[in-house]
This record gives sequence, C-alpha cells and structure tokens, in this order.
Amino acid sequence: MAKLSDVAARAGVSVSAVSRVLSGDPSARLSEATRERVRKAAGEVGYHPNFAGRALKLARTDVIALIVPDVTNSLFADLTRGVEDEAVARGCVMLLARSEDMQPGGSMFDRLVGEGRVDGIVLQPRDGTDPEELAQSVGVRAPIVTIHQRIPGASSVVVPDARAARLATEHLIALGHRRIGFAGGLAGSPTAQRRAAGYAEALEAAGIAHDPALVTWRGYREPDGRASTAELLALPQRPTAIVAANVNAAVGVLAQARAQGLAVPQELSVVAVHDAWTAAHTWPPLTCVRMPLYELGRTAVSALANVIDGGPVEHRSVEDPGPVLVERESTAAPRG
Amino acid sequence: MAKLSDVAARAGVSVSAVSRVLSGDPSARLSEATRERVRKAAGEVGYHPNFAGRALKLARTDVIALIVPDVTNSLFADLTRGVEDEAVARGCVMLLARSEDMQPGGSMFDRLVGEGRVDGIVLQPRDGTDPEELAQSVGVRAPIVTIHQRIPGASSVVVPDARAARLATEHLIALGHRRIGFAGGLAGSPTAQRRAAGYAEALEAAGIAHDPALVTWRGYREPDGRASTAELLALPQRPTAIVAANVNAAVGVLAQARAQGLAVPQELSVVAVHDAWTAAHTWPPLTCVRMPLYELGRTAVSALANVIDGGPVEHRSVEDPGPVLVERESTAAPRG
DNA sequence: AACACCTGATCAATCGTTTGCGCAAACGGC
DNA sequence: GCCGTTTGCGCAAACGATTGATCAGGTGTT
Repeated sequence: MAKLSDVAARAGVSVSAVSRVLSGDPSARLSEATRERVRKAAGEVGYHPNFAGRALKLARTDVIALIVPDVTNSLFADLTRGVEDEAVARGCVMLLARSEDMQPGGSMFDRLVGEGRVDGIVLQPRDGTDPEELAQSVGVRAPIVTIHQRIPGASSVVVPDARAARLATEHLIALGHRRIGFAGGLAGSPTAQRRAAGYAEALEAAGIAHDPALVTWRGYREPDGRASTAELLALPQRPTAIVAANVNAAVGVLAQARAQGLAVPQELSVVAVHDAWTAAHTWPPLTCVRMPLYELGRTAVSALANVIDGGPVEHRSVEDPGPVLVERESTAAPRG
Repeated sequence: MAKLSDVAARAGVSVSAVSRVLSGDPSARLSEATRERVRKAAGEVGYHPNFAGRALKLARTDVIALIVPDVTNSLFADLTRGVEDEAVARGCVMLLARSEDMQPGGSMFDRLVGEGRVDGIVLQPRDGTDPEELAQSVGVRAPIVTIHQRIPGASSVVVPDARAARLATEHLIALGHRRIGFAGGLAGSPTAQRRAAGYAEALEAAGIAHDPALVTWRGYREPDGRASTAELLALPQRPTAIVAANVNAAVGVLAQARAQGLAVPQELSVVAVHDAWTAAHTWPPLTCVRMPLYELGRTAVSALANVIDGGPVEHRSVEDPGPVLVERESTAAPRG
C-alpha cells in the first residue's frame, strides 16, 4: 500500500509537503504547481492515508460506535441509517455493535473504548437497565450519548414518546372508543412511562376516566404484548381497543386476539407506537404512529460530535418531524 | 489513558520489559518477580494497549468487517452472531456495515480496506450483483470471503441450499401434494438456482413431472413473493402448495393468498426456506426449513482467518448441522 | 586467571502521519 | 546595495507499541 513517502518520492518533494497538500492545510505555503504535482502523484500510486498512522498521531479514529440491544430488530433500520448518514457527513465511519456483548465494563466495551478504537459511542441501553449502574460502569471513559433514556453525566436524545402515544390514543377516541387499554413497556423504562403519560393525557383531554386496570407494564417484546392482551381481555369490562406501546408488542396483541377468537378491527382495534417493515405485513396490517427515528440517529451523532469536541452535556428531543399516524387496517369504530 | 511507559515507570522497569510481559512473549527472559510487579502495575493504572500504536507497528487491526445487504433483515441475526462469536474467539472485533454504501470501489470500501481499518471482510453480495464485476472492483485489495455466492479469486462459504429446498418440497409431497409451485429468487442468483434444483430433485424422486410454469424467478423480497403467487395462482391448473425460496418472500405469498381469498393451509400450503423471528408471527405461522446460518458465520470467519494468514483460496459448505424442517401451521394435506 | 555462557533487563529503530520550526531564495522599499 | 519580509519547502520530533540487538553481571569450565 502506497504511503506518503511513495507519493513524495514520485512528486519529488518532501513527505511533509505531501501531507500538507493532501490534507488541504490552509496555513501551508506551497505553490500551486507543487500541489498539482503532488495530487497527480497521489492519484497515480493510489494513495490512501494509513488509518493507524493517522490515528496514532491525531489520537482520533473518526469512528463512532452505535450500540443497540439487538441489531436485527427492524425498528433500528431508520435509526441506523440516520446514524450512518450523519457520521458519513462528518467524515466518520460507523461501527455497529450488539449490546449483548457490549455491557459497559465488559470486555468488548473495553476493547472499543479502552483501546481507543472509537472516538465516541451512541448507546441505546437495553430496556430495564439501571441508569445509575450504567453510568457507573461507563464512567467518563468515553464521549457517549444515550438515546431514549438518560444516564447521569451523559448527553441524551429522545423522541416525543408522549405525543406519539397521545396521537395513537386520540385516533381511537376519534373513532368512538371509550374503553381503551394500554399495553405498555416495563414499568422501569422511561420510554414506557412517557408513552403511558401521553395515553393518559389523551383520555383526560377527552374527559374519559383513567382506569389503572386498563394499563399493563409487560415490555416491548411479542410475548409481552400477548400477555398484556390476555390480561386486558380478562377484565370484567373488556376494552374495545388497545394502544400498544411498541410495534413488536403489537404483533403479540394481534396474536392473542386471534387466539381468543376476536376479530381485529371489528371486535378489537389495535394501534401501535413505532412503525416498521413488519407492521405492514401482519394480519391485519397495523395502524401505527411513525416516529422520527432517522432524525433521532442524525441528532444523536450531532450531539456526540459536540461532546467529542469538548462541548457540554445536553439533552435534546427530536421534534421535527413529529410523530405521524399511519392508518392501516387494524383500527375501526367500535361495534354497536 | 495509561500507556506502556506509565506502567514501566510504576513498576520500575523499561518499556520493553512491560511490553514483553504483557504480551506473554515466551522468548523473553524476565524473572517471575519482575513479571509479577509489571502485571500488578498494569492493573493499578488500568492499562489497555493503544489500538493505533499496536496496529501501526503490527500492520494488523484485529478487526474484520461483516458486510451484508441489509443489516436489519432478521435473517441476519444468526449469521451475525456466528460471525461475532468466531471473531471474538479469535481475538478480533467485528465491524458491521451495510452494503448499500459498501459497493466495492465505493468510498466506504476504500475507507475500510484502503486505509487499513480492517484485516479482512466477510461479504454477502447483494442479490443480483455480477460476480465478475464484483471481483474486479474488490481486486486483491483485501482478504475477503463471500457467503452464499462465489466471486473469482476469493474464498467462499455456502449452506446446502439444494438440500433445504428438497426438504421443503418433500414435506409437501409427503402431505399428498402433487402440484407444487416454487416462488424462487432472481434467475441470476446462485442461491436461487441451487434451491430451484433441490425443488426439482424432490419432484423427480417422487416421480412428479416438472412443469416450468410452476417455477417463478422474482426475488427474495416480500413484493416478489406476492408477484410470484399471483402468477402461480393465475395458472389454469393452480398449485395446491408453494415452496417459497426465502422467508421474506413467503410473507408475500401469504399476503397474496389472503388477498385472493385463499385460506392457508386449507386451500394453499406454504413452506419457506430459512427461518426467522418473523416466521413464527405471521398468520398462519410459517412452516420453514431452518438453515445453519450461525455456523455459516463461524465458518466464514474461520475461512477468512486462513486467507489472512496467507492460506489458499478455498470453498466450503456448511453441512453440519444440515437444514431442518420446522413445522408450524402453514402446511396441511391438500383438500379432497 | 582467562574464557565462554547464561540470565535479566535495556537501547534504539521502526511502523506512517502530522506539524512547529528553521532555512534558503526571491522580492520590495529606500 | 542593504535590510526586512514574504514565499516555498524540508527537518525532525512526536504519537504508542513491538522487537532484534546489546550489555552488565554472575556462574561454570578449564
């Protein structure tokens, strides 16, 4: 692989001259003729700056890591694109890692951060992790921004969870539903709490009494949605509609409804927070509230860049675009 | 961040002594007392070898890249785990990249390979890419192993596609089906051809005539499955069952069947090659042939390690475990 | 007493880039 | 024709880890 000295030899100049030309150093005083010769020589030998040499000198890798609980969750498609687009726009490459082996304090975390392989981290903590404990083990060892959740001492970015859940709930109310269940996330999860709050707001605004029995706290996975639904449908006065706090859980809601012989949307309406590839291919296709996850990714990287550059800890919320309702076929007016 | 010289100062020895102790150099002559002091000092200052320094000296990063067409496809969950497990077992970290911006010759490819950020690449070419062209642009610029598909000059690893399709087809034949459609991948795709061959083998073994009209070549995505199904169901003598060459396409098969008012499995049986999270949550849940994708990942990394160490180009097929049929609810005996 | 030899550890060069500083030559003002 | 400034470029010192060569003492042999 061609190096600076190869280019220098070919162009008949010194290594430092080449370095300055190629990095576009504005303070460099070099004649246009020389610059041209250098660029030509670099092209001819196919020069690419050596990553290790540069990283060693600059103490910067231009790599940022995106760590999510499960890389293959279709919900992360948009997020991933957003992170990558913004990273590329800033001249960085994105390293995607699974958070299973990425528990802070774990050996993988050490390899990334401790060995200086990445400049910073965008971290989506696994649902149900304790923020204090997380902050402890992450320490100040690397610039980090969390998404969906705050941990002490680190920047964070969130999406308008409350607004989204409120939108979903209002959609059901507009259809005429009065008894609406909420299949929520884990009680400890901040996103779950914000979404539950949005649900409550919508009910209150419509003058509907808030019945705690209609709210479950199971989690975001498919079996959680199933369990929540079983619980809600066992109520003496069963709901005519369910807001699922997550699209994966919503798949479980549909499954449980089918298992109990309830037709969706005729006998039970279902609306989910989040949209994903899968949502359009369930039966019936799920009405969803699309969240600005692409922008979440871009914003997170932008916040991370600030921290890397020594900026202060900050907390952002992605407000534009806001959540938007995507109507499919899982919601309808209640019967009778 | 602590460096070698910090450890050396604390232990009262030279930098080289520390390096040798910590890297476990067997040819090093150092007293056990010194070794102990060095290890203690390293632990106290929290030493982690600097990635860039090491990479520069050794011309090795211990990073391998996994490049797939779409990171969020649930089919890649097992593959990803396999690649990562084997990488970690060999002391490497995995860098996961999307192949959209990873077209060989593209800027991202240059950054990974040209700048020496990775030691090698496990590449799953996007379906329908031309092997010749791909080989051209990849060149010999990096150790590379492809999966599912061969390109000239590079090692490759595949799974038993023919056996899998044969297994799926035999399952339908055992249920009593005689007129079986095949919703295949793109005609140019090697995996699609192998699967179609397995389908044909099963028919022949059962003494069923092979009707080319029953075989489509649309692709592996959901809309492709839908289109294939529409085509097959429009046949004068429609099939009673369909083998989908891919689980995503199978979702499309289900959707189209539903759109045409056909009950699955009563009026149409569906079986898919590949298993994934989604397959258990469609309606009805899909009968699938599970492929050894985890082992595919491990094998690919192992083959890549060989190439990196200067070994010859080789082509492997993952035979153990073989494909296995997972019966769910989308297949049944034909009516009447 | 002279010699080789082994042990335990250090010296110094090297990987490829970046960058502060120095040094000529050219230039302009008087 | 002298001096100060600008222009154009090269020298050399980092960055942190690895490793062949080297060296100072101690031990054993003749």
